[in-house]
Amino acid sequence: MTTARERPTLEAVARRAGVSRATVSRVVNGSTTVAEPIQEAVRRAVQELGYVPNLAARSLVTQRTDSIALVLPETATRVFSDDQFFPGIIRGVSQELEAADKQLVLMIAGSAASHARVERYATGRHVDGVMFASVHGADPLPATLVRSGIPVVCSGRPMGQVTVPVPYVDVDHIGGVAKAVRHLLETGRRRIATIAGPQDMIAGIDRLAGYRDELRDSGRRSLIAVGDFTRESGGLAMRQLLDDDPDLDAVFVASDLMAHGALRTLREAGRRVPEDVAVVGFDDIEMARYTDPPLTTVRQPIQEMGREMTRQLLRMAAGEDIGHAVVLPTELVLRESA
Amino acid sequence: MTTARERPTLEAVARRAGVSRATVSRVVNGSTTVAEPIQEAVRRAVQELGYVPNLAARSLVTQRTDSIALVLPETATRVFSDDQFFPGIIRGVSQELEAADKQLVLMIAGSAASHARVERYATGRHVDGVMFASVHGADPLPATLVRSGIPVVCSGRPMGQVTVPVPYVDVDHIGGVAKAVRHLLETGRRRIATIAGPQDMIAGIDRLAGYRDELRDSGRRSLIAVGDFTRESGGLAMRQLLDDDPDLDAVFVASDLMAHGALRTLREAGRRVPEDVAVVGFDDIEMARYTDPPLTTVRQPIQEMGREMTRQLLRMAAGEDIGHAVVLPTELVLRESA
DNA sequence: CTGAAAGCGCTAACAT
DNA sequence: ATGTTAGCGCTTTCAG
Repeated sequence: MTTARERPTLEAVARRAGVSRATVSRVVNGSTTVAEPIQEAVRRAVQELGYVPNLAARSLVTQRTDSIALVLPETATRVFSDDQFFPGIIRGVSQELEAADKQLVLMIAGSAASHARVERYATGRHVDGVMFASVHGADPLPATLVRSGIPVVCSGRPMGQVTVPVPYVDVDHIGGVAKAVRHLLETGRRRIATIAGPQDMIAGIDRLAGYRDELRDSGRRSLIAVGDFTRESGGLAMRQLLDDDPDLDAVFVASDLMAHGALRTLREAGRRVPEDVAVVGFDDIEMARYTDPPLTTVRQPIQEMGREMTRQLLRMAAGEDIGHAVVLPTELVLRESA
Repeated sequence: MTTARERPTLEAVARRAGVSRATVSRVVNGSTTVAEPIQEAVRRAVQELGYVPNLAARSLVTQRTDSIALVLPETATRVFSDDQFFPGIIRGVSQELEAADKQLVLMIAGSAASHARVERYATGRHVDGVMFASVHGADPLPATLVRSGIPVVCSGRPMGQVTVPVPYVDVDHIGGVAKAVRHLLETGRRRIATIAGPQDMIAGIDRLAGYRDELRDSGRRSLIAVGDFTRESGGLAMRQLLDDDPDLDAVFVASDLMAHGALRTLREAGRRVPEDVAVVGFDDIEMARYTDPPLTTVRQPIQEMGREMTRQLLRMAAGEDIGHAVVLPTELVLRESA
């Protein structure tokens, strides 16, 4: 049933059209230097035979595949969690790749084995370049690929020692936090706490650093609890902060999901938001508009990050030398919670 | 910076190890017919040179790529909606592919352009086979690929005229609905309505057919409203059913998400569940356990569908002739709502 | 057990 | 404007 009947080759088409392989190749690849009647004949032969170019053969000589990998270094479960980070990146990447007529191949690589397989796949030149959507801790894969000469761009500044510089695109976490904390100060808050994210991710680290910097500059003490970006951890961290200092009147939370948990804890503790305690989140996820009260938060251009990352990669794949880091601006979105 | 220094070829390794290309190839591919000391020498040369096989060259001769595509014929937004269908399929597929040491490549193909690109990619033999996670309406792509001789399996019975049979794996929608409706009848319900899914998807069609069959067999009239599998449409459809027949005492809803919407409408209409109206859903999504009351629903083995689909595909890719359809059993999960 | 040689199907100089 | 030719890097008979 599925016994693929012999696939016709260029040779077959050439014979049928009464021309040479080279001419068929030219027509198939849209060269204009072929006489119209011959083009016509070739196209008919292609049609009749149902010819489709063998991409492996083409890649072998062109050294290109016209496809690009986007690696999601997470388990399927996390990729499909309600955080809209991955879809945002994918949309951005797709847009740019579509425009460049390249094929996007997604690779989920949550396990060590899949990590290894991705490495083989990429170093084997199955793709012209690799992008990483979020990088975990000090994942060595991006650097490994760079070293093997494959164009690589990460979304999110990679951590770990820089044996070889890995190009990346990130958002301005620190600037965003600065705006958030400054807003709290300017609206009269005196005792500003933070719920930080996990300290093995750059987003967690940078957002905490931004908070620390800003408070130090304004001569205030910091008050910190650490969560893991989940709603539950946000609630627990808020509880802890209230215990540590019942007089706090504001909290900057490093993710909207955690902020959601914190809002609930505050309500249970009888604090009014924003009257007693102001709350600012980070991410501007859809849900931030529907919390009670709606969440003031820092917006980051996720989709734009995907696009920018792709533009960089395409430039590299085209042999251009590119700068090694791009940082996109973040903005404070004011809503009722602060 | 990214100027890939010349990649070493088999030839280079062979020279360095003082053997022939053929021998290096044997070692690299794990042939056992090579003397141990030579294997050792070759491996060292590979190591020193940082040799990685060129996959395009290999594919050209072996006619295999050892990678398989899973096409998600949806926009990124829909792929990442809160329905856990796609992650389930992906997990199942990944498990089987991992075991077979094949690379999974995901392709999101929501637009016409991406559809075309996937076709080129697959017919160009960039992958050894293609799986479809859900098929829309009468999407011609699966059949097109089958016709071009590439192994294809769909999850969900494809619709449309069968010019060429496309292998598929599906769950027993009709049997599941039958169990649900029979349960309602056996617990004394007399006037059983349904909220159907969209009639351009096989899941929508089959689940409605199952309801109709079962009611006909028991000599009762059917009462139907149609939704689109979203929560909102479920609420609206329930409203409509109550208007059509205020005396209804049970409703079979073709998806849990719609059932969630229906529960809300029922509450607003002052009906108690299950006392006044029994509700049964379909899908057994996570959320079904947390509705008020928890939802009796039909469970379908999504992940198993992914696994089975993959097994089929691998068998086909290995040249075996396989049966053309597999249907997996569904089961009724009793909770408080019915 | 190892090597020589013949391609896999295509593109890209180089001729004509 | 078209054809001829020489590989791209690898696997795989077939001899030895």
